[in-house]
Amino acid sequence: MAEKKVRKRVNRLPAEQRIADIMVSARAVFTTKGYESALISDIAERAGVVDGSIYRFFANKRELLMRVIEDWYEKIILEEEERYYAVRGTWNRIRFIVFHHLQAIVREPALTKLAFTELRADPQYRQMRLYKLNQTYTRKVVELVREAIDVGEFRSDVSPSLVRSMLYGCVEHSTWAFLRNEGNLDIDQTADRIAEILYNGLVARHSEGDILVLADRLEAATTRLERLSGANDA
Amino acid sequence: MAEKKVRKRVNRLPAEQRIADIMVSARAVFTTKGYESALISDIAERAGVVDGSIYRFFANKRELLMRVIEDWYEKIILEEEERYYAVRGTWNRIRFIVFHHLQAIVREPALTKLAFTELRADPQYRQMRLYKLNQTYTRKVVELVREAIDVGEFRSDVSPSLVRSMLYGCVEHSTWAFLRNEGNLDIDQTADRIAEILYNGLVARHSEGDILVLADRLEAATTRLERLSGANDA
Amino acid sequence: MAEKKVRKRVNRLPAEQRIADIMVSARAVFTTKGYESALISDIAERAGVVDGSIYRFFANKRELLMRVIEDWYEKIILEEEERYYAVRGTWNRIRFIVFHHLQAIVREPALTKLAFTELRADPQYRQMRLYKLNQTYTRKVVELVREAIDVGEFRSDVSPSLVRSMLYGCVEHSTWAFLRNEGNLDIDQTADRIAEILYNGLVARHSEGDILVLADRLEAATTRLERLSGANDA
Amino acid sequence: MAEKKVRKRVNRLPAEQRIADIMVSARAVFTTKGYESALISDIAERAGVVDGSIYRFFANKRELLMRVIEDWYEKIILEEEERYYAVRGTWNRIRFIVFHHLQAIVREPALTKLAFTELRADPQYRQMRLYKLNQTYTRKVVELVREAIDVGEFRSDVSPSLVRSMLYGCVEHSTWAFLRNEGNLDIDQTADRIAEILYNGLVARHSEGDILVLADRLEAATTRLERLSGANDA
DNA sequence: TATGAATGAGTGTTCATTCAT
DNA sequence: GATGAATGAACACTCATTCAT
Repeated sequence: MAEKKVRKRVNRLPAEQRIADIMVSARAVFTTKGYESALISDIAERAGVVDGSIYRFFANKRELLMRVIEDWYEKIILEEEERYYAVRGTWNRIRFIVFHHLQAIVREPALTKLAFTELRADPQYRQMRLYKLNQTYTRKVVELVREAIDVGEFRSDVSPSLVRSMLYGCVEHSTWAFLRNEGNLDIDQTADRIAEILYNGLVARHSEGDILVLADRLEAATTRLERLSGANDA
Repeated sequence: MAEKKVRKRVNRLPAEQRIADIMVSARAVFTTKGYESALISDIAERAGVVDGSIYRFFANKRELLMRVIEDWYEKIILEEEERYYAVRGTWNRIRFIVFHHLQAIVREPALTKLAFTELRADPQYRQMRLYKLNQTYTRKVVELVREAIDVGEFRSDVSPSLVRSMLYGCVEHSTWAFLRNEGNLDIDQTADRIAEILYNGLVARHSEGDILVLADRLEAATTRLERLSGANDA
Repeated sequence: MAEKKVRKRVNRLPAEQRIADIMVSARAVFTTKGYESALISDIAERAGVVDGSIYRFFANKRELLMRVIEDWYEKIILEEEERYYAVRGTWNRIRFIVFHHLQAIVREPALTKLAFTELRADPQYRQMRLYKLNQTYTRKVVELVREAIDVGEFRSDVSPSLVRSMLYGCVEHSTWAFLRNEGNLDIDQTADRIAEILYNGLVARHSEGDILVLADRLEAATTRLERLSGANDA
Repeated sequence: MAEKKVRKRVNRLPAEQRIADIMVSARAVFTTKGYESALISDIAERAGVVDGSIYRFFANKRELLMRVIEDWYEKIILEEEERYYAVRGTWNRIRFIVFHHLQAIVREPALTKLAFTELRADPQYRQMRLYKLNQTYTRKVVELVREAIDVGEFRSDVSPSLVRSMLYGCVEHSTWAFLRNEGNLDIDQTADRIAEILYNGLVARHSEGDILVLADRLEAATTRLERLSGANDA
């Protein structure tokens, strides 16, 4: 008679495991549905918890999104870092950074989109850990450019932070169509072309004026020498 | 007996005027509140109409946003176009485009943000008039690069569309902090630096081939001189 | 330059024609969409008038529905009437009425449904012309039963108005599945069966009274015979 | 500073109690206002819950109506069933069914009207539990007729399902005026009359021909007997 | 600590009807 | 008489978040 609904077996897991479960399922739901359409109840169900439990670990839905994206971002950074410093040569490193960024985007377009449209535009962005992570992530470019300038490989008049904007701005701009599901992206070729144009635009050479004057003078001298030597031959 | 609410005095205006009024007030509300928080009822009130009237001209809130942004974009394009073709010289034109884009963003940061986060990321973006307008808007860079390549001013190995991504990507990336209200943006200086780095990265120098020919000639001449001097020594 | 929108050619038609046009298109829209979903603007467009014009002839949407249904009903009645009185014999007439009612329903299921769900249930029904029309329409059954009683064809103890309820109630009840689009309705067979059961249920047999009289007489005669035989016995 | 509205004291009840409360108040509001005019917010308020809570248990307003009517219907059926099988005799059972149906209608005219106009006409009716309930409810008539035919009480040429349509159709048709609040309904008398006409219409009798011949022969015999006895008397 | 029932704010959209032109 | 622009009321439904148990 007293057929009480069986109380769901309470699974007491370590908090870290709970958090991990929730974040895994949140990532799945956010990437599938987008931020607005993602339901806390869906996330909870997938994670095997009830709605309310999510709020023990995350202040609200937005923080959950933030944490998911920060988590993802952090892994990307760590993964890149450990390989980046093994790469030698300025061109190679630029190419590596561009390629890696493209790859990260192509692998997780939905998360990328969320990061761009939901978080980066947020007035609170500067206070997010994501901001710090991004600084770390993009600092390599600034360092790289500084070093290349120092050793005379790059022109000394380029702004390292502008190069950073150019690199990431170009990469991101190149992926918008892909992010909207408008076809594929050949990340190898794109990385090549972006690295190429960036590197060539930054590499130091004797200034055009100098080299032309030099060439003219050399040619004139040579001609005279030739004439001289010709006269002598005659 | 029953105090009927007095029907608002009907104000009959030409459709164009109504549409213009609504768009003006929609622009104001959208830029102040953002898309989600903007209320149709606010927009209507400001425009001096009732809510329902908006739906005579706009299918829904989203279309209203689209139209507002397209309208703004179109004006920017027209305004730019008429001045752009008066500018002479590749560097100047690049600088003009960069400057104008920066200026547009700085003048309407809120609309820019809406365009970036609400429309550009929309899967329907490709079907919007905004997409067409943007193509028109950015095509100039492609043309400019092509022409500069044709006359030998730019290297022939650069991809015009990549330059376009680089220009707009760099500009937009440079403005994110500003768009989040994190300080001002010196558009003059920024435009200078972006134009500089872009131009210098693209401009042709005497090709390596030329340099090699020159080197060959110098070497030959030197040899001859050496022979001459050898003759003198003799 | 001053390209004014061409004002729609005003078609001044006699009011009757207008009303007829509107009712034709209203009937089409109501039967297609149902009452709630039918739009005045659709009706107006089909009729080649503007929304407001409808209100010159009909007080509101509901009245328009009423008029459409009344119009339809009236035609049915007239059509039936002119054929009904040519039919001879009680059974034939009952069968005719049943058949005709079924036929009317099958021909216009959507209108029937509207009449049943929108109008017949309306507290104002009694004030509608439809009510009067329905009285006229169904009166025949009452008359028919009365006459059949008078001539001794039907039992004298049946209530003509109950027979009316029985006839129409049975017909309508038999058509609900069809009205919900759940298959076809064989109106010929259905009419036969309904007429059969009704007629047989009403037709007079020697009344119980007659039988009793007869029984009395038999009993009396028997008694007398008994007496006779008793006389014989005596 | 900002005076936050105090959150309503949470009252945790078992789901069944909540559902019952909501259905009670929904029934009250639906019967008072009709379906369209009934407000979810009214129903919620009466039930002592907030609007949203209703949607924990009912998918939408329509489902709530369905459940209210089904619930009512189910009770009617159960109540009838337990008494019906105690009734003996075909005539009595018909009379009971008619009476009970009339009584149910008279007791809840508003719910009846909703069932007729909102649900029975719904294209989804066949998928509703109400449909099943109705089948159960009306099946008795079919069984009853079959049995009466089997034992020779009813004519063998009547269609049991047609009788069902006739019974319910007649009852419902007889109540329309009452359902529109046009006066009272004497359910006792009405039940008598409907049962009478139905029963008499169905009951088997010696065919007309047979009975007449029989009567003639009886009468002739009687006359002869009388003549005979009269001769004796004389 | 986990549960999950209950909260309740919040708004875009439709369309019959009106009435100035 | 016809037009059709403008009115404006009206409301079901969602779901993040809370908190009593």
